[in-house]
Order: sequence, then structure tokens, then C-alpha cells
Amino acid sequence: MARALFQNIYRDIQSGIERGLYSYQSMLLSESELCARYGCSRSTVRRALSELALNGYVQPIQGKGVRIIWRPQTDDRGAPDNLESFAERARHQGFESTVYVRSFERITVDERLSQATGFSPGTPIFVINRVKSADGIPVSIETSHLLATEAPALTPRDVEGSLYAYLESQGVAITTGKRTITIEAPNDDDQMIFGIDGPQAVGVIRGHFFDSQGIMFEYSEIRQKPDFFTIHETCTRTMMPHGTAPVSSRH
Amino acid sequence: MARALFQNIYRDIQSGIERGLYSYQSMLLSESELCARYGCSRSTVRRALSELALNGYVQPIQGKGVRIIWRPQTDDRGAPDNLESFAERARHQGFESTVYVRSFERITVDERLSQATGFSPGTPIFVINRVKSADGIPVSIETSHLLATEAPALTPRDVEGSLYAYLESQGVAITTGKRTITIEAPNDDDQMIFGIDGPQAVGVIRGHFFDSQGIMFEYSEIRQKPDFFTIHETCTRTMMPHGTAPVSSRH
DNA sequence: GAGTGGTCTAGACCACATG
DNA sequence: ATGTGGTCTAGACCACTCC
Repeated sequence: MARALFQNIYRDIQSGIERGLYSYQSMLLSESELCARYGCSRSTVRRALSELALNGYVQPIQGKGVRIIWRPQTDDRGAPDNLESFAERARHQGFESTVYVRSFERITVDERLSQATGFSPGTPIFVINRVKSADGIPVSIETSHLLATEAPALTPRDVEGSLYAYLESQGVAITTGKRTITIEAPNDDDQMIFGIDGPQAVGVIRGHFFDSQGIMFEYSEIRQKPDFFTIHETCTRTMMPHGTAPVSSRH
Repeated sequence: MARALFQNIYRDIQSGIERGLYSYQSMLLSESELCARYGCSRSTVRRALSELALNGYVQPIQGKGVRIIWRPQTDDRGAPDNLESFAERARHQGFESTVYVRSFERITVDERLSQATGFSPGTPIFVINRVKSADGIPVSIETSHLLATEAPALTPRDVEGSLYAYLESQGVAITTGKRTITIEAPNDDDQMIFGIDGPQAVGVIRGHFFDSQGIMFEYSEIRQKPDFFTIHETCTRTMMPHGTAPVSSRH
């Protein structure tokens, strides 16, 4: 089992919901009942509940109780793990995924690349271009810019599987990611790989990823075939208002 | 000021980061220092910090401290409020937004619509179709299915502005949203409104929204012109392992 | 009034990082 | 050894809902 107590409680309630033990729109046990059930303090129960709320499983209502807002039809496979890798995602959807490494080089960030990636000029990085296929059909083209110091011994062979799996095996834990999703016209690469009769647009996900030390170790650009482009999101309105702060934007 | 103490602390630290008082990659004051500074207990400070981490401002590192991972260039307008409306979003980006109501009707959910929307058959709903423009250019077509009991007196005029603003004025608070984002071929409506020479694909966001009572009150489908389709996401790997099941984000 | 969730406190012990 | 964040407790008070 997971180490922390609140994690066990989370898992227990989560599986209860997904298994239909608690049904959509019904009320969960109250916090005090859960305390009794798990033999722990209220804070611990609340910690579990707040994560469940964050992931769209439940919604607490003051003075009333905690309502289940998850249902199997709509939320099929539960809350998405926002940072799951391509391989994980493909596996979840029942596809056989393969990876082809198109290029693999080690370079130093120059001024121009610095702008695009967010790495400081002079930083040594790996630039890796890969095509990922599901059941033999190319579905995404991924260019990763990877901090060289994070995986000094990286070889092309290492990235034939899951890059993240390799990194985690090296003790690198991906902790935070910031992504931007857009729709763009296909470029030459896209047309060549996805096919000329293929899509008239591609989904592009650009992301900055941080490790457990708060160091940005990857900038990646994923160009994805539309039919295989799906993103699930759960959002909660937090208690943080944001109207007052002045806003700047570039778009 | 906001009511809760942790909110004030959040805002204070947030603005400190956005104002450059704390710089990218530097360490924040330690939790105990923050306790002293704000004259409160550690839990309260931690509550604020955990929300900051969730929104990609900060990353705590055990045994070391809390590192700032936000920078103005990349994260321009701060953490997205994940549930902000079109009007808010457009305003944030400096566009003049307008809304044109194409159709407005009140119907009862049938079996087929129930599948698509998630409302139970027999439920009375409003179906509202609107085109939203930024600086006069149509950028999105939005079809909302709205629980009639949630806003019994709704008129076409009410939805000429922000639907959410109206709902909030009626005491309805949008609390949780579950969205799916895909890229699809334009349909006839899209081609007519966005123009034939326009995009070869549109971004589609389908969402289920819940109010503060945990009642699903809206199903919406937003079809968006690619050039105006941008989504920002911040994800954090929570402590919830997911061998069997998944985990969180948030924004 | 009784029960619910929302906020907060003061203190404890642990795991981890750094000297 | 000291300081840091991670987890947890026991208890308090508040705001809200429902009877």
C-alpha cells in the first residue's frame, strides 16, 4: 500500500466510487464518520477528500455533506493523471505503441533556442526527435529538448521506449508540467509523416517540465494527429479570486 | 481583502512572485519564516503554499526549501483560473468580445440527447447557441445545454453577455468542470461562420459543469477557430500513485 | 439545536538535505 | 546536529443547512 495514510483513504474512497459502491449524486459518509471508519483525525480525512474533489470525484457542500459527482459513463477511466506519458496513455486506450527515433543530437543552447525553450544560452541539451505510432499508424511527432546534465549517459537506444520511464529509472522525477495546447497548420514534417491526404491541422502541445528539485529539465513540442488528439481536464474553482491583479499578455 | 487568511497569504506571495520580488529558481522564505511573517500557524502557511504549487508558482523540495518555478516570459498571465469564462479570457487578452445569440429554446431531454449531454431523460433544459467574436471576428460557436431549473427565468437577452456572469448573479456558482478537448473537421456551421477559406479543423471543447451543490447544470460544446484556440495547463504530480488508478491538477 | 463542512492552532514525529 | 518540508493529531471556533 501507499505510504501515507491519506493516500490509502483516497484510494479506498476512489475505488469505492469507481466500483459503484457510492453512486453518482449520492452523499458520501460525513467527515466524522470517515474519521471513525479509518480511525484517524479529521485533517487526514480532509486531505484525502480535497484531492478527490480536485480530481472531480466528489464535491463538498457546506452544511450538507460530500456529494459524488463521478460517473462511469462520462468519466470513463477516472481522473486523468495529468503527467502520464504517451506509453501510459496509449496503453490505457488499448493501443500497441511504438517509438521511432528520427534524430538524436547533443547541442548547446544558443540565443534563439533559448527564447523558444526557456533554457539559458550555453546550456548543454539533448535534442531528440521521435515519431510515435499506435497500432502502426504514426500519431505524433515529438521533439524533446532535454537538459544534458539530467541524463548525462543518454543514448538513442534509451529513448526508444518511454523517455519518462528512463528518466525515472535514473532517479529523475517529473513533478510539475506547464503545457500550452494549440491547433496549427501542418508543416512539411507533419505532411510527410501523417500523409498528404491526412489531417488539415495538427494539435500541438508545448510543455515545460520540472523535476523534483524545481529544475526545468525538458521542453517538448508534440505535434499530434487530430484523430488521436484528446485531452481530458478536470478543473475546480479554487478559493483564490484573481480579478484584482493586473494582467499582462502577449497574445 | 479575501476572507480566509490562507488566501491573503497566497495572494501576497503570488504577487511577490509576479512582481519579481522572488525570482525564478530562487528559494522562497521557509515555512517557519513565513509563519513568523504572517503570524499564523504552519498549517495555514502550508495551505497557501500547496495552492501555489498547484498553480505552478512554486515547488517544495523536502529538506531544502520552496523553489520559485514561475517566470514572467513563459507564464505570462499567471496561473489560469481554470474556470474563467470566455469574456474573462478575452478581456485578459485585450480583445473586445461580443456575443450573438443564434438560437434559444427550451426543450425536454430525450433518450438520445441524454447520452450526449449526461442529463436524465425528461429533464427540462435550455439549449442556447451562440457565436462569440473577438474584435468582430467570429472565433467560437458555443452550444450550451442548461438545466432549466437552475435559471427558470432565463431569456435570450440574458445570454447576450456572459452566461456565467448571469448565473452567478442568480446565485449559481460554477464549482467543478470536466472538459474534453479534441480536434475535429469543421461541420457546415463552422464553415459558414468561420468562412470557407478558413480553418481546416476546429478545436472542440466539450464540458460538464457542476454547481456548488454538486448538480450538473450545464453541458456545453464549444467549437473554436484554431487561431484563437489556446489552452494553458499546469499539472502537478501529486502523491497519489496510480498503478491501478490515477491522479490529479489540476489547472 | 444538532450535524455538516471551512478555517485555524499548537504541537508532535518523520524523512530528507546540509553542514 | 540543525533546519527543511511531509504527515498527523486533538481540539477549537465559525458558517451553513435542516429539522
